[in-house]
Amino acid sequence: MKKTTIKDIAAKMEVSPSTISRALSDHPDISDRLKSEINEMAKLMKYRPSSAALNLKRGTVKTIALILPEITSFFYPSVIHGIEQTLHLQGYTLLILPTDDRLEREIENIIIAYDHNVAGVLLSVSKETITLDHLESLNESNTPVILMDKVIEDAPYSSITIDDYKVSYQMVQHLYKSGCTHVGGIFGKASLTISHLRYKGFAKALADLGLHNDLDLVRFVNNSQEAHDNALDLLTNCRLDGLYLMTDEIMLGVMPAVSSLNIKVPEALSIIGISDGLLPHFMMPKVSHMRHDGRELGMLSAQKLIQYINARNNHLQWKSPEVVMMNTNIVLLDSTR
Amino acid sequence: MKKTTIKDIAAKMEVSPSTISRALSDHPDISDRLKSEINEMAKLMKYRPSSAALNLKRGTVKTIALILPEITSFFYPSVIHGIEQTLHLQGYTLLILPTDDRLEREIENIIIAYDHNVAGVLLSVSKETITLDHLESLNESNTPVILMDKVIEDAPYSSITIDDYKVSYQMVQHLYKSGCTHVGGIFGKASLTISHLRYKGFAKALADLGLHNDLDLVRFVNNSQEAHDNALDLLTNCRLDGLYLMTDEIMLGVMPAVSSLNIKVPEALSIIGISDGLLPHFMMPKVSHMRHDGRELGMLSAQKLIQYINARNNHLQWKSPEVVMMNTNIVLLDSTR
DNA sequence: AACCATACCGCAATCGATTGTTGTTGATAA
DNA sequence: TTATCAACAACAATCGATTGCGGTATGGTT
Repeated sequence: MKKTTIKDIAAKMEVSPSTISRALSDHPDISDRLKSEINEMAKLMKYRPSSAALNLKRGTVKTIALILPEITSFFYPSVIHGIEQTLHLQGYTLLILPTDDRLEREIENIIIAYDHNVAGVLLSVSKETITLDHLESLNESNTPVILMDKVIEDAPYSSITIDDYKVSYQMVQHLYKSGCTHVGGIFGKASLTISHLRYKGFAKALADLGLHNDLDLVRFVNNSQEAHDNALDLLTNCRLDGLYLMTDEIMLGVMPAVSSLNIKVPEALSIIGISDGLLPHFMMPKVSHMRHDGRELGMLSAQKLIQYINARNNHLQWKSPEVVMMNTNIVLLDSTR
Repeated sequence: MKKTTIKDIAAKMEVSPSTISRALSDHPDISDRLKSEINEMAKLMKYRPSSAALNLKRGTVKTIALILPEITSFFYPSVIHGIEQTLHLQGYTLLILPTDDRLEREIENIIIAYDHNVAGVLLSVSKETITLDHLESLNESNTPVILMDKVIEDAPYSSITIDDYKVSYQMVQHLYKSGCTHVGGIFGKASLTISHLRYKGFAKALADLGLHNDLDLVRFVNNSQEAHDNALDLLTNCRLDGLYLMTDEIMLGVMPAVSSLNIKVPEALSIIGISDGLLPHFMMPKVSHMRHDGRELGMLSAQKLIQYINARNNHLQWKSPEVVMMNTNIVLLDSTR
């Protein structure tokens, strides 16, 4: 059955389509009596405005695109959740475009977003992304873009992240304060800015604290399994009393390795990670961590993006990109003294 | 900067818009020379067809809606991944509409999907959903709908699930074969069809095997924490040598409980779960499970849906709903004998 | 020279809704 | 009684692309 259009209502009520349109949008030129009659008829005929027509007329779509490396991780689902909640309240809808961590697909997705005329774009870059030249088309169409979580530094876009450097620094500091002197770390893909920043904070803290930064104690891994294997190697072959874990994925692989080696935690080894908060509570032992709330990151990003969109619609100009670094709270559990 | 339209190209080349349109779509009425000139110019002017205009003309959108309870779970992210992969290959785009497990939001989302004129809908129902009457609008607009994972039985829609009943039956059988006689189970939200089905298979197996089905040994929980607490209670207060775990969330909560009680697995207790496959490998001990691949479920669902969409476009009729039950493979790890 | 294909291209309607402009009522004031 | 204004509603253009139909050359045929 075809959907009823404004014309159908107009035909049935023997007025012109424009009158229907005005009545439905409460235009003052239409009498109240007619308005209510038309509204009734619209309900009766189950009229719903065609979003396709509106999109064409409006020139933009009430959708924002989320371009991100992958949805199957511990972190992103909660980010998506936060974004979706915020957008839903504003009547926006969410288009998810995963890149599989490949630049090629990131470019494709930018094009898709451009073609769709989305109102804005949230971008978490792939591990292959070095520049943001491929965002040119979005600039030309004046589409707001916000970088989140995995960002390119010093790019002319606003960004929202945690302060990876500072957080990592603080984590090492905390290990030091609880007595660790031989601190190792397991990081994510080496190519990511986020890994790099976290490593820098980690290394700087070691240096500032006068601790030796032994490169053997630092590993860069691609998944839980590699984290597991590297942890086994690290813990059997190196002397170590403190361990830094960059993500939930890494934690998931490392903790069983620790426990299979019968290492006493936190007596012989203190462990601290960065996490969304769920996993650390169900590890044995529970893992102390810097709590980085994905949902909050998502909500903040979405809010910021909508601000930009509204500013654009009101022809306001934004002077310079904003860089937001979210706070994290330290959650102390059983894995540290 | 405004996007270039077909008219812009037409103006610059001093031919009519229709000629441009035909040339770009390789219509035989246009000479090859002109075609290539036009294509060149289109590239030069960075022409991209307006999806809004196409959507209006086409009467439908190359988007499918995924309506599901939540994205923050162990299972759904990989389902989404599978769906997205499949859709992307076909030039479709994915609209994600979470319901927070509430019927009200499910209804809202159905309306959104209807308003958007999506080509099809994948639906995993909320825990509050009993009937599918709210899909009426989609029926009227002849929009294909496929139920997946969390479904309503005997509804006039095709569905894709695992054979929850059979799988659970087999799991208990396996526990029995490895010597268990006192089998308990921890299930998800009691209101869900999926919990119900899995419990039925579980209970039927117990009955068929002549095992006692002690209601104290069966728990229905809402999250990992409740699973944890119930496992503690169960394992301290009841005699038990076999344990069934319905989901990853439950496994995440239960395993630390088991290990904190120093129960020997699998000597004193055999454990088997249903899982996507990642988590069981990083539990201590590793957990035997029926492997239920979310990605595969997603891919299958998306493929099936696209079949329906294509059939609809060719005005073919589908006789009756298909019910697909996916296979699961048993993966034997350390938690069973 | 008259005729017909064929190749090539433009006109205008269409998809559904919005909106500036114009036109028609009726009522009120001068 | 006539001018004036308000209230109301229709016409037509617009957003960007598609497509049936019709029209004009060009070439070839007899």
